[in-house]
Amino acid sequence: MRDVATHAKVSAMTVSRVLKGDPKVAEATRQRVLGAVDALGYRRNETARRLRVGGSGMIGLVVTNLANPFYSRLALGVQEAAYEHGLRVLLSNSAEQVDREKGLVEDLAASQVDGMIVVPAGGSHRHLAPAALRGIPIVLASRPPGGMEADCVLVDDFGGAQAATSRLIEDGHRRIGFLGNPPALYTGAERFRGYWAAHEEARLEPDERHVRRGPTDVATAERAALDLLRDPDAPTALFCTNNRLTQGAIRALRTLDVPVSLAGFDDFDLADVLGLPLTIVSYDADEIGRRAGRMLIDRISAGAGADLPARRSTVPTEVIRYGTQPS
Amino acid sequence: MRDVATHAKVSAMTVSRVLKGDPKVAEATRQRVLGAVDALGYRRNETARRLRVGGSGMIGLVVTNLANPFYSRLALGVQEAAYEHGLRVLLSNSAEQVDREKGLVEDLAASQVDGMIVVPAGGSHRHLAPAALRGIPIVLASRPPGGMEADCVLVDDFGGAQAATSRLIEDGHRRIGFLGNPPALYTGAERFRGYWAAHEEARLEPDERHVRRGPTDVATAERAALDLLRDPDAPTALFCTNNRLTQGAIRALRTLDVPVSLAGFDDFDLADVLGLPLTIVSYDADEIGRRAGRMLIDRISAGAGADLPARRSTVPTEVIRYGTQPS
DNA sequence: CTGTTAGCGCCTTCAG
DNA sequence: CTGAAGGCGCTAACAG
Repeated sequence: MRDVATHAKVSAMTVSRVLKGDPKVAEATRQRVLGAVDALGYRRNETARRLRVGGSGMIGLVVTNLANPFYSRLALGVQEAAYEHGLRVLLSNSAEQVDREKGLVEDLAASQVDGMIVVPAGGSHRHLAPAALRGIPIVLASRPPGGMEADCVLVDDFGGAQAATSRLIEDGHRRIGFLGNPPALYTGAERFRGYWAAHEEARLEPDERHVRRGPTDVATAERAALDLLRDPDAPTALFCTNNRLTQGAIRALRTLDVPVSLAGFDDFDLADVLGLPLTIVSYDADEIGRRAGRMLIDRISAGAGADLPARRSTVPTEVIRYGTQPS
Repeated sequence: MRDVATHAKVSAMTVSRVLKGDPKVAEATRQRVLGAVDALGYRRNETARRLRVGGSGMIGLVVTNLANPFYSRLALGVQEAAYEHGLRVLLSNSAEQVDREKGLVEDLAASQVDGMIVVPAGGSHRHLAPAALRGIPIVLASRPPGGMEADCVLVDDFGGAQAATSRLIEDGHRRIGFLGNPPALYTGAERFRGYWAAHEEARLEPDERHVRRGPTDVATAERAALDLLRDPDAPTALFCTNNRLTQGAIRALRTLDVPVSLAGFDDFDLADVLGLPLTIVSYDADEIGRRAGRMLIDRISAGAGADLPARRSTVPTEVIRYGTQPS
């Protein structure tokens, strides 16, 4: 910056003012400075600037698994919101490991991020509170805060699961199996509640033998589905709580070649060309990111002082049907 | 930091030393400082530290489309390499827009990133050279530098396309259509070359009427495929240059219900359960990111002075076959 | 082993 | 409208 100042025959202060767009600079001076900036290819050092003005112009984002299209879209939504406000995004991946998540959050705090968005890996979020305590705003995505107060953006897990299950019941299914994440996972629990509520609403009761709450990936889901479907009293339809489990179920159906209807959370490519009766709970993953981003930015601009109450936003779901639905 | 120093009854300098792990600090002092750090919940200000020591401990990553699983995996690979070396990743999405990419790169440069990895959106990369000129190391991913020298990591586009096409020829196909990106895209051009080379090798010549080099997304690919397949002299197989085009072709096949063999670049979920004869060129997208990350870190640690020659690394491909292959 | 001095590059404050 | 002084929080380099 000194170089630019010398080159333009002004003081460093004037250069600083021009760069910030201060109107109290004579047009001629401004042009001269801009010329020098251009000639020298100068770019202001953000690190130094941030040291002086505080903050960092960055927000942190921690997701559990960037390879899952769901989270990469979420990240894209966050990017979008951040970009609109001139913020940069520091992205990291916790790989579902709570201690790694903890380390990443500390790192972000040390990097002076202006705020962070976290998809929490575990059930307990006490290690996320310190971020808030040190005054760094935090927004949780996909899963609500456990044991702390914080803003969060969720999906209508309950409503979506209930709606999809109801559609299966309307189709005449009376034995609907459940393939879901362990109950410890918030989404798994909520979606199970929805599945159950749809039954109650129709004055039915799910058969516990047709409920599997262990599988977490394609392979385990496939095994669980095979197991369910080989039962002499097998379900005529299955509800799966996420895209990987649905894919496991699809593999099982291919193997057995039985006419079972499938419902599941999360839309996926080519769902329509499989030729299977498929009921999908779809929602806009980008939107979760956008909302979380905006919520965070709100809180950042509110300032550390303002103690707004923790807010919660829920992204709606939509039921889509692929293939023909036999009853 | 001063607070910690006071609390531990030492100077700020000693605190600094403890935090950096300097062994020339008495164990007793160290414990006292650590105690104070803990008591006050202190964390060193990275911004200030970086201003002093130079660099930023961050690398920038610009991809064209994070929603494409290919790029999110690439990002994951970069994360991995960065994490191993204690670097943070500043991620942004250019949405295939060259001017946006340019802005993002400037931003990254201003943020003092230690280096950056870019998946270039356009054909000309002159705007990326300045980054290098200002001494910021840069590595290109997926596409080679155009009009400048730079490190890059590529996929074996040519070899993969050639291998897949050869397999179709071995199966007895003599009329193989081509569905590809515009030739302006490096990958599109290379994959076309591979397709062509496989024909030459077998002393065949592709029929130009069966070559479509315009489509860029699922919808346009579907239309192009329909057009090709409705020809009285229609091809008996199609080679598609990426996952979106392959999906478009799959839709076309579903519509027409003709027994055409498909080959394409990029593996995708459920490819095996479609029940179609499918020849896929697969490769490890994470690996591209990892290599790019390591290459960048190499160059960063080599220092700005060392003028290593530009290096180039190519990730291998593998041909996978799904479904039965009629001839 | 520990403390002092000085300055990284910028911007806020206060004088011209 | 422009400049000079001072300091953001940290750490190299040099004392002690």
